[in-house]
Amino acid sequence: MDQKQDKLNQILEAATIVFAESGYAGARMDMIAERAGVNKATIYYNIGNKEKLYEKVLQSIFGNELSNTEEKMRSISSPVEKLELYITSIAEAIDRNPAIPNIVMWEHASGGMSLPEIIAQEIAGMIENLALILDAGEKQGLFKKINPMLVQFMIIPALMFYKTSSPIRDKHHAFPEIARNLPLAVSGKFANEMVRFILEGLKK
Amino acid sequence: MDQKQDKLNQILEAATIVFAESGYAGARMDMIAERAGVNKATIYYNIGNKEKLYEKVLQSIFGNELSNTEEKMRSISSPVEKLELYITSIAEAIDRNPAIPNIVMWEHASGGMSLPEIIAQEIAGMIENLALILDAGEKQGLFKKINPMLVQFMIIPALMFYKTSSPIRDKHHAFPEIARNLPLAVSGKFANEMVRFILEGLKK
Amino acid sequence: MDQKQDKLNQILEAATIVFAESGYAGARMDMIAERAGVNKATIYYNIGNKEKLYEKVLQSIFGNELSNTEEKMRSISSPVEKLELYITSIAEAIDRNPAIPNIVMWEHASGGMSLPEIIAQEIAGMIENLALILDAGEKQGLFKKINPMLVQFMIIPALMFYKTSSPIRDKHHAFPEIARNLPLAVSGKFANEMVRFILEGLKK
Amino acid sequence: MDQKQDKLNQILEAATIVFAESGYAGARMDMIAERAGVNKATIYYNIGNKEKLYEKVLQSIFGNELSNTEEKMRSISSPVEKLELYITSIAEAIDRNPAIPNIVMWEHASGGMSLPEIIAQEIAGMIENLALILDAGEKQGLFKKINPMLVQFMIIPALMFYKTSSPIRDKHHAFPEIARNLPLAVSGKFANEMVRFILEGLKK
DNA sequence: GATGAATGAGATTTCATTCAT
DNA sequence: TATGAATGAAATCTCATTCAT
Repeated sequence: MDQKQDKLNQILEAATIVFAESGYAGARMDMIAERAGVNKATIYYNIGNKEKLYEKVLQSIFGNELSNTEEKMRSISSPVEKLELYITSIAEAIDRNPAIPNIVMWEHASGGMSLPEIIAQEIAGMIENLALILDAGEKQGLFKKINPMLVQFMIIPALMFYKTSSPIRDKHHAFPEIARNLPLAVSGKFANEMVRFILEGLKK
Repeated sequence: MDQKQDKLNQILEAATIVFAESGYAGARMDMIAERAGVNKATIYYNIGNKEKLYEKVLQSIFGNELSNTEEKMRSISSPVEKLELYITSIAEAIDRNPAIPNIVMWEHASGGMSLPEIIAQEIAGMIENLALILDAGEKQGLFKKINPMLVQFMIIPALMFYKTSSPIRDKHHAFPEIARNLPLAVSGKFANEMVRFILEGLKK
Repeated sequence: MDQKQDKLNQILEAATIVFAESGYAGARMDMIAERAGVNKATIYYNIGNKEKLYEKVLQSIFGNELSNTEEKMRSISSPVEKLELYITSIAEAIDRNPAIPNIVMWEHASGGMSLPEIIAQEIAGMIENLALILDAGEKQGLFKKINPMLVQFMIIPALMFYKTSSPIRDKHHAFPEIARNLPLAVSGKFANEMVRFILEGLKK
Repeated sequence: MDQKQDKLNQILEAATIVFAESGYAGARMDMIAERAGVNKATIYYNIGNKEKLYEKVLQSIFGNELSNTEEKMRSISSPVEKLELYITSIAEAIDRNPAIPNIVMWEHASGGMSLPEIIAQEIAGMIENLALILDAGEKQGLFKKINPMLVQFMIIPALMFYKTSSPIRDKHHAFPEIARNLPLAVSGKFANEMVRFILEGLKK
């Protein structure tokens, strides 16, 4: 039983990496099997087909990594601190699971047609969460009135591009010094600077 | 002569759309040929192979659409106005050529290994441009000191995600009202709000 | 296990025939698959690609058929008998595997650029073998001094052309009676006549 | 008019080289056109198609180079000298037009199905010619009785393999010294040695 | 349950030939 | 007459999936 779960996890981990690297269309079942150290037919036996495997990958990523952000925020009341936590905890999730930004990019690039409803709900929850924070801040006279979607679009895409642009920035010598060799982790300096900048912009 | 250029453009346009929709791995030469209204072999006759076609698409997009931003800015001296123009002209380029954000996402998702040096230089130029604007604003006592990469990451990814997330947001009913049915154009209300927010955050 | 070897052999046999009939450029993977009674993809699964398949054919032909000539000669000491065996055993190998002369011709016609080193060694071994026989005969006062390459060039090409010219000679009515309807086997009358003629020419 | 003939000759020469190098199936109309310095469509306009072009190449080679051997022999009466001339003039023809052995090999390898009747007659004529020489020699008590096909097979294939094996012998280091770096011309030392050896074998 | 082998459908690419000027 | 451009047919090769054990 445990062994079976192990094998399933191996497959899922391998699939996550390969899908993150190559996207759905570019991923090869061969690569996944090899990386997982199992026979290709084993994947079909255990999971079904490429599409189902991809869905499982999406679920494991979004279900496990991003969903617990909300919980952490319950204990905090200050909108400023909540916003800070919102940004840093997303940054940390991304650092913890570097497949997230890649998969999100693949999904966005492809129009997100394979995004399961359950994951859409996850993301929708994040938006609502942020909207509540901003609303509370406004009501407490801390923040000015702002379109939550603008803030959302300035936080999450920035964190993700920071990560996915890393190989591009490092590879090409054309990039200026400030763009090259940035820290790999987005949850450190970069996320903190972002927190400060956004709070500044929100300040009444 | 002109007719040949026409056919090349047809191919390039069709390829741009298909690559934007499906990415490199997912794009089918068949689709591109059909969309361009030419025989598949005509593509091979004119371009060579899939890889070269993709490169040409990248070049046409980045070379034509994004590169002329810089010129527009020459006549303006105020850093505030320059920053405003920076954001709005990128937003307009994206609206004009909706393939841009998709292709950028595909490239980022895949690690950008097929990004030609020429295009890297284009992007590098944009970063340097923004850095100069921010530096000038700082020296004139208008802006506070800020990491230009942070600002860069809060502008361009936001504009692009705004566009690419559109089908995802509209498709899933889970998304809250504020996320659904946003205007298609990013260069209107959204870009203006962004300009205001960023200037606010930069203000000394 | 055995069955896999069987299928490999089927593929190899079919490929040998098709390559012998049509050469590398003219051979069609379709034909080979059909002749072998397997799916085309099976060839790619087992072998890799056309080039590798061709190499394997070359190796099987030269490694299996021609290489054992040398062994047979060990037990014989007389240079005359050795030379006789040299000629007749090559003739027999050619009769046994009629693909040999065709493939040799294709290779010679194309400049032999795809001939693997291993096979070149095989052929080189045959030349050295003949040179030793002639040298021994000379030292024993039986043969006159002769350029071994001349003898080599008068034996092997003759045996091979005998076989490959058969369809040409039989097809065209222009050919004189002595050229038409020669026995199919080269290892019978023809090889014996050759043995006699060459020994005559070598006799001191 | 002359210019047209020039262009036709260019095409024919280029085609001869390419067919000699790559065979019928391996030859590419593109290569031929490029080598001839004309547009591909020009070949089709002037000649028709690949098959007709190949036929013209065969005709030019066999009609021009090999056919005049016979004439040269008329003035000579001695069978010994005639045989010598037979061998050396074929060797010279081969040296003069190095495409001959390659094309002959391609034809033999493929079963010679595209060999036009006219060329078969040419070859048949050579066989009859040799048979007459041997017969005369026998009747004059100079040669022993011999199968003319045996002699034919020991002359022409040897001369041709000498040429076509050259790149193979030189490329592979496995070949013994005596096989490497033989003179390029077959009409010198090698043809003379052959003449001597064959006359020796024929001597009564 | 697990896997090496096999494959059908379809992808990219090639090439002799034709078209339009 | 000549040619740059275009193409239909067919070639090689790939890949998600299934089969047989």
